Amino acid sequence: MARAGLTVERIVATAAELADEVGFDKLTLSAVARHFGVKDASLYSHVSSLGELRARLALRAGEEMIDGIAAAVAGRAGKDALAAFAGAYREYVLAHPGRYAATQMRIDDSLRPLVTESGALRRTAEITYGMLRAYGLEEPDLTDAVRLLRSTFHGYCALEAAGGFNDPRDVQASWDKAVEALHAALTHWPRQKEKTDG
Amino acid sequence: MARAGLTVERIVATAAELADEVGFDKLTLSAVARHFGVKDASLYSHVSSLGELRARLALRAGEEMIDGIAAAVAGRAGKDALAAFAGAYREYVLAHPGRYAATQMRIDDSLRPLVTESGALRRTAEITYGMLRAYGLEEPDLTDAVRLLRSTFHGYCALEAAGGFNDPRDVQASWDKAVEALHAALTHWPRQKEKTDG
DNA sequence: GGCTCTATCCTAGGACCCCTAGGTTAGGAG
DNA sequence: CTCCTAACCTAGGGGTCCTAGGATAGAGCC
Repeated sequence: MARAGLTVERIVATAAELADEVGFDKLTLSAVARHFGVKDASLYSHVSSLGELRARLALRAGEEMIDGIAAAVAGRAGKDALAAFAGAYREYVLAHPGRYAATQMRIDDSLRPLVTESGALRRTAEITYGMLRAYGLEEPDLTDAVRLLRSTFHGYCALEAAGGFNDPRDVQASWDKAVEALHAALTHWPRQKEKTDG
Repeated sequence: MARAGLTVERIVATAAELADEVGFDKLTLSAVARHFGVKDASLYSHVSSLGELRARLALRAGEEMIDGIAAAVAGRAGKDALAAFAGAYREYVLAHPGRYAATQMRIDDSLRPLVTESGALRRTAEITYGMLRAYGLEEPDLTDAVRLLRSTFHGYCALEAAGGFNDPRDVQASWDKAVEALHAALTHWPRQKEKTDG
């Protein structure tokens, strides 16, 4: 019988599509195997476990996502860059909810080589810190600001994807407002002021 | 043989403990049954499915959480209230990660009666909107602000719980700074300004 | 073309999970 | 003491992840 032509890349690719369709948490090796018309066990020649497949998917998605963000941010600075970053971020989440969910998974230490090989984490950090340069923050405020942005972006998209926003108020408009509010927070960043007591 | 004395309440309670130990997504009916020294099938007299158990856990956790937040916010206003809200929120997440994860699940429409019966959602909305009163926002900015706060709180705690913050910078300090930054965003809330173009 | 050899894909099966159908029995109501 | 309703059981089907070991397609070499 003809071979299915399995490859790590092809397996990850269809896993990505499946994750976007049914949700990352419901991504199953059996479903991937079915998609190729192959038995579950056959996948284990290419991927050592479901965990590894998920990790590979996570890294791949991370690369895709930061590519999009990098393209959007390129040549912009300040509020422009922030808005572009935010727009590209949410766009990716809405287009690829399953892959985005993958990017949030904790990757086992045994797969550390894979994550350093993929430069997604480093690139994401570079671009994020670079985008904040215009606001003139210094450490540790810079790290605090990065954490604030990541948190808000991730939280908003996660809640939206989970159907957490019931109010009829337009979700896109709220997002735009949130980005503006973050810009305001960054420009009025709370510096240490002299305490009035003691 | 002696009866185990199963009850919906007792089942949900041990499910909550298990979820905090092993993670909400790894919460299993079999594990709950084992904990009671009972067969899986025996639980189905009290709970119709794993999904229902998870939903009940979610609602219970939501009530616990908003109770803590309400107590912390009581009698405070403005920045004080915001800080108290944020503190109680993160405290609950750190103390009960599994239960908190439960509160983020999408509950099936068939269980709608359960969620309206539990007033957790309504109370949460009331307390959140009430806390923002001091900032003098009006709709739709009020809803936008609520969404911003929820997003940031949830995102930060989710990332922290997932081990997403690798930088040595103290996580508590970043959180405090984020809350201050949100306060700044709320006080400098972006109002609609007249456009300069057109 | 025929041969060899390896990666590819298979069958078989164990462990765990969710859930259903239907039987037994503990323990309260009368 | 009997009855009856739950509470809990056994038996079993279907799904998933994963391992061990066997068969073979198809590339490379003579």
